[in-house]
Parts: sequence; structure tokens; C-alpha cells
Amino acid sequence: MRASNLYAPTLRNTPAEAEIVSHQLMYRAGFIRKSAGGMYTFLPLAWRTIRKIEQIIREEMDAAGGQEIMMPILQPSELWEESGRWSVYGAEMMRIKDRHGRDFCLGPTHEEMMTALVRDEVRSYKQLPLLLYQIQDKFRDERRPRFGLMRSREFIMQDLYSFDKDVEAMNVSYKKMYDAYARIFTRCGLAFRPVEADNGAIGGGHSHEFTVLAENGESSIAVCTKCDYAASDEKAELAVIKAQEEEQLPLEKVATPNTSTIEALVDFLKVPVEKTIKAVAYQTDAGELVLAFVRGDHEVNEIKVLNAIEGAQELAMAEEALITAAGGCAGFMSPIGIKAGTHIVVDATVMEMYNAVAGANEKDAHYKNVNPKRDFTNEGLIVTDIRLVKEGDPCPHCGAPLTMTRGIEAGQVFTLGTKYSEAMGAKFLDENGKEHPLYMGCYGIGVGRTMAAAIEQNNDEDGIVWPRAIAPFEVLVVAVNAKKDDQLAYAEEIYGECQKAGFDTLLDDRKERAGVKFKDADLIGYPLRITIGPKAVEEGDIEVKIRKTGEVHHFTRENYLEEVKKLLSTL
RNA sequence: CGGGAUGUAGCGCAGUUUGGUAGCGCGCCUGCUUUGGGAGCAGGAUGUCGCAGGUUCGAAUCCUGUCAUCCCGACCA
Repeated sequence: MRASNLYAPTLRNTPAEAEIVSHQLMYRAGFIRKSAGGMYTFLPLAWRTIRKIEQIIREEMDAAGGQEIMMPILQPSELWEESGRWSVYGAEMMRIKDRHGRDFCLGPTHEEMMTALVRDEVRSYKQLPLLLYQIQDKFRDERRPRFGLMRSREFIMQDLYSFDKDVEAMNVSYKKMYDAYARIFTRCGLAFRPVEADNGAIGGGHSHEFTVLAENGESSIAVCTKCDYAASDEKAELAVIKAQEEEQLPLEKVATPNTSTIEALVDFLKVPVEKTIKAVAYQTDAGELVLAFVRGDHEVNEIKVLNAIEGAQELAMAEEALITAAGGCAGFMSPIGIKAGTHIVVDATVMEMYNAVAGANEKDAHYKNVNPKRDFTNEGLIVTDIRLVKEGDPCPHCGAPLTMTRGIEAGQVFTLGTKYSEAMGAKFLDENGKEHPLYMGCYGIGVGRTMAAAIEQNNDEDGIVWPRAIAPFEVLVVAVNAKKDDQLAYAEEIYGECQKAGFDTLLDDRKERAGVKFKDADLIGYPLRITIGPKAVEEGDIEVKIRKTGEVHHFTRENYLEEVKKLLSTL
């Protein structure tokens, strides 16, 4: 490929709408252009990188026993009605009608399609395990598309679905995919961490997120400073903290004007924040009130609360009327005196507190000397871990402090169990002729997001620094002055030799000044740059610059191919 | 969905307060010079001022509506 023919419009100014570095650099370096909010065109450079990532994925999926297929993006509503998700999926699903008024959606994911495909054909345990995958565009009408390719409405995803005969076999498939994903991100040259994740409403089984470490990441993860425990902030389990035991004093109501926040309360009563209990009120999708209580200096982990309530799909902030109706008072709540029928979830650590301060369920009043074990007598009280992890919390495995770090969730693996196969009647016959639902797993990688994550992790003030495996080109040959025939001819020769040697090479033959070409080379981030100027023509000096380190090597016409090969293998 | 901000040339921006018929830098085109880190000089092209109404002799500018984009939030009651 020649740069003179390459559609890679680079910009000197950063477009105002690009906020994070990967978005800015992809825009400036001529990788992407926007078509609408959260939707992007991939230009030739980006598409080359995308295809390289996809190729790595294909190789690893195939090696793990996956078979690639291609499904329609448009999916009929009937399948989603069967799984029950047509109504559940909500506004994130792009829905569309055909000319007959039939309902379709632009696939946000393909569990239904895959399950439907397999249930019609797989009848016997002899056909299992079955691992099918595809790489195609998915559509999610995000509440707020953000940060370029990080959270877009149309995005490329690799999704694999595994079908097995029982839990053990499902876990084998899961492990295979886990390992394959780890290899994929390693081969892409990314620093990442598989972290334990919540698998949400799907329930049962396990899930890991593959988080590419980056400061701009949207995901927050807790990593143990000692052992290999790592979990998403939503998932991170926390041990119960037992407070120093005290004599339980009698409950006492005190006036606490204008103390609806913990900060104001602590200030007013002069009590340590660790002796206060705070509340967060939610309502479920069914409109039931949920009150969650944690220690004043702790935060509520909404996902844990959701998981603690049977049958709830979603939580939203509670309407005030709902709180009042249950006998609560916003800003001054405790479980004491709340009407039956309300879901009350108390963090396990709260139950271990003595003589604490909690709301009195009336305006401007709190209780002192609250002893949860004695005073929280509500019927159906749920006591469990609902705290959100924070820096320094003890690791649930070894007790060493956890450290919080940020990352980009580039992939996730799930076991699904029989959720979809049961809902959609995907069954098979075992060795004894007995019918069972298929055990499933699903596994996805955001391809565009992986590209963006790679840039977040590999850039400097001059531009992108591609890991060799996913660079749009591995080697750039620059004809310093392409208007000089001898230089251009020499560069053409070198370009030809590099091609022949198997390097993925671009020749910058544009009739631009050297500075412009060097700036573009740095911005786009080719791992190696071979510079062909007068010294090459006159002395046979082949200058090779490493983008990542800035190191410059000088080789001869005789040995440079070998040396370039060696250098590439280190990038 | 709530809050905030912004829409003027391909990109970055000024002009809006105080209405008078659109400008700067970069990029783009032509020519000459230059040629190893975003060249210099000279000349040139490019806009329904997001869109639709309204006010006015006259609107990028004032009013109303609308659309789009970006950021924050949707959590600590």
C-alpha cells in the first residue's frame, strides 16, 4: 500500500467533541469519522486494525473448538417473546417494524437466535459440546453513548455461545473460553486483568470480565495487593466488620434539625461516622419499596441489593410518596417502624454495630443507641453484604488490602445455565434417553472497544503507539523527499523487499515535506519506520526508528531485513 | 430521563452584549522558492451562520419552537 493512495485524513487540530485520548487520536490520525451519536465509520487504517484483532479472535476461537457462523442482525420479536426479554430489554433495544407491521429488533445480542438455531437441530448428547460464534455488528441504544468507540450504539462484537450436556461440561467450555480470551488479549499486546464479575439477572454460574487496564476506563475494579484476587467493584465481596462490643444502651430519640445527610448528622451530633447508619431507598421494577442500610462511611452496592431481592429485575431511586407510605421519612430513615411488605436489606456489618445513630423515620429526628441485633425486628429482614468496595478494604481471599484501579471492559464470559434453553425449549436426549435442557454459556469481545483500549494504553504526546500485532501496518517506509527520483526509487526497492519478507508495509511516497510525513507516522503509530533519504541512496544506510522507544538503528542493505524482523518480534 | 454547555468554511475558533448583509488560524487549490521533524512568499476557492417560525426597513446577532452534539448526573434520603 502507498500512502499517496491511502484514505487517511489526518488533522492537526483535535476535534472539540473528542474527550478522551483514544477518541481524539483515532479522529486525528484518520481512523474514524462519526456518522451520528455513538456511530462511527471505520476508515482504512482502523479497518486494518479491526481485521487484525478479528483474525486473532478467529484463530483462538477455532483453536478452542468454535465454529464461525453469520446470523442476521435483524431479529424477529417472536424469539424475544419466548425468552421473555422483548418486554424486559427496554429502551436499549432498537426496534423496527417491517412493511407488514411485524416487530423486529436490531440484535443487541444473540442468545435467542442461537438457542433457536440449536434447538431445532441438536437432539442428542452426541452432538455436544457445540460452540458457535460470529463477529458482527450489534446495536444497543445506549442511554448515553460516550467516549467514541468506548460506548457506541453500533459496535462490532465477537460472540460465542456454548452448548453442553451438563454443568460440568458447561464449566469445561467456560474454562476453554476463559483461556482463549486471555490468549487473545495477550496476543493483542494488551495489559489486562480477568476479574470476577457479577452476572446480573442471569443468575447462577460465574462470570469474568476481561478488563484492559487504563485510567480512562469506565470500569472500576478491586485488585488484591497480595494474592491474585481481582473483581469488578460491583462484584467484590466484603467481609463483615465487627465493631467493638459495648453495653447496649436504651434507644433514645433526639432532635436533629437539618441533618438529612450523614455529613450534617455527624457534624451536629459529634459522633464518629462509623457509628452512624445511612439509608438508600430504591423501588423495584414491580414498584415495591426497597430500603438498604449501610454504615455511614460505606457506600451501597446497588447490584448486591438487587441480587438480594428475589424476583427483582431492576432498581430505580424510590419516589418519595412510596417512602412516606411505608412509614419512612426521606433523610431520616431506619428499619425501626417501617411497615411490613417493604424489602429491608441491611449490610451485614451494620448488624454488628453497637449504640449507633440511625434515622427515626420522622423529619429532623434520629435515634441514638440503635443496636441492630436488638432493634431491627422487621419481618423478612435481609442481612447480607451490600457494601461497595473501596480502596483498602480487605481481600476476601487473603485479607490483604485491596487496591482500586480502572479499566476498560473489553470482554466478558458468562455461564448461562439453562435460562434460555428452558424458556425456549432447547433440549436433548442423554445416554439413557432422558430429556434435558442444554447448558449454555456466552462469551463476548467488543472489537472496536478493544482497539480503543489498546490506544488508551499505548500512546504518547505524539500519537498512537501500536502493539505490533494490531498495528494497521507493521513497517512504514518513508521516502524523505519523494520528489527526488533516486530517493523514491530506492524507497520503492526497500518497500518491495519488506513486502517480500512478509512485513505488513506501507510506503509513504507522498510529495510532502519530511516533517509532515514524520508527524503523521508518529500520530498513526506504525511500530517501525524505515527512513530513506540521501544517506540511504549514497551510502546504503538503512535507518530504522522504533516508535515506542524513539531509538534509531542504522543497518546496511545486506542485514536490515533480518534486523527488522528481530525488532518486530520484540514489539 | 434530569442538569449544564455548544452548534458560524474540512478542523480549531472570533463575531452575538449594543441588529446594518461574515472573519481569523490551520487545512485545501495555483505559481515560484524551499526540502530530514507540521516551510516561505504571492495569488485563489470554500458558508443556506444547525433547522423552522416570528419581530424588524434590515437578523449569525433579538424572541419562540425544534433538532443535533458534548459533558455531568441519574446513587449515599
